[in-house]
Amino acid sequence: MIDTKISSRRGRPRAFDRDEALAKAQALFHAKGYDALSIADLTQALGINPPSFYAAFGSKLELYDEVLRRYEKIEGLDVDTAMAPGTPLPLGVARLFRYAADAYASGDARGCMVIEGARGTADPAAGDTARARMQASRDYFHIRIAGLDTTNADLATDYVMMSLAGLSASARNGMKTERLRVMAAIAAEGLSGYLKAA
Amino acid sequence: MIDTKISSRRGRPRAFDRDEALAKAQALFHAKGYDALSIADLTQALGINPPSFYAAFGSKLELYDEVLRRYEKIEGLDVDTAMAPGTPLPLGVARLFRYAADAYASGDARGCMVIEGARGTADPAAGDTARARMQASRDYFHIRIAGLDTTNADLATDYVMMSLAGLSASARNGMKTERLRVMAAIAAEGLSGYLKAA
DNA sequence: GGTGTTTTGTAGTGATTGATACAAAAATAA
DNA sequence: TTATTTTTGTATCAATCACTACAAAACACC
Repeated sequence: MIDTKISSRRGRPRAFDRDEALAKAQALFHAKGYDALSIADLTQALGINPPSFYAAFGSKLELYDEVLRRYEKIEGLDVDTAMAPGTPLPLGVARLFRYAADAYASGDARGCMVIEGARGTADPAAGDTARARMQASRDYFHIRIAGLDTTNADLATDYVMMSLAGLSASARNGMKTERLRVMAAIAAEGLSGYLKAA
Repeated sequence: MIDTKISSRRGRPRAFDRDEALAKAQALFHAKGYDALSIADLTQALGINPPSFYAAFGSKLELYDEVLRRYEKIEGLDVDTAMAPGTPLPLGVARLFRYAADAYASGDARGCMVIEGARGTADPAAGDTARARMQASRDYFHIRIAGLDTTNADLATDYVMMSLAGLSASARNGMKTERLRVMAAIAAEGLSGYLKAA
């Protein structure tokens, strides 16, 4: 019948670990961005030749999409915890911003890979891919936010997306973790105060 | 003596208007970004050939720097008005964010050209140029902010830069003007509430 | 008119981009 | 062994990038 084995049995075996390569590619895309990372850079970093690269990943754009999804899964913000059922919306937002501050300021590649990738790129298709992932994240945020406060969900989601973009930009510009946490707290205070006043 | 006439008299006259070309280039760089805008795009849009382009502007990077400075001068936020002496800092910040919301959501090219250009580019030199302009803007913001509240100037400047990046990103993602104004108000409320609590 | 200066259009530079043609190599299956 | 399948390395491909060599053209000055 249909054989959907993940690793093909016949033929010459792959000389490198695909998951390892994916992890390395993720780090490189995050650090340098889609345009600034060439296939030559990638193949050299992975220690493979172009034909092996294309056989394993299809194209630069396909690899980018796969890497973005991997990033979401591994490094995505824990919205479920931040906005667990019963949490007041301002607290949930404050928690999420705090998570973002810590995540965006950590590691070698700073900022959010999806948000930064969704901005103007030389290759329009790459920007479209990143924006699609960002929209998917936004949709999930909206669901969780609506679970805490239905009436203000649209507004709060817009504000969350904007604030995460700001936090990501500041992180990328080298802001230290402690300071970024303060920024997160101030931004969260904004929505809290605004909703109280309304 | 030394002749520093702006327009050279001798020789074949330039067949195009340099200032007009500069304005067109600014619009194009703002809309497409440094990497996505090729010399071929530029020369075609300006109706000139590459030698005329390089004779007039030196290089793509020099034109970019000139365009960024022109953008600052023409479309820069009016910090002097927003933060006129005697203005309470929260009000000054609220005014500035309101200006930013209106400016970033207007015209064909949305968002702040300097902030968007300061992010990862394929050509590192272009990013450096934009970041230098952003730092210059930041320095000026800091002076004006310190004129209103010395003790909180550093913190407020960091928050202003982060919020402007967020507003720019949301504008670029298509947020409508009215909604962006609300975002600006919420972000300003954050700093106001934070400073009151301290 | 003649000379000097600058811009013009034509055509093309070398470098880099993402992506491949091809055949040898290395595995399984019969 | 022999056949089949897949990956490998070598050596490119055409397209695009920012940029320029060169000579004719178009001006000011004498």
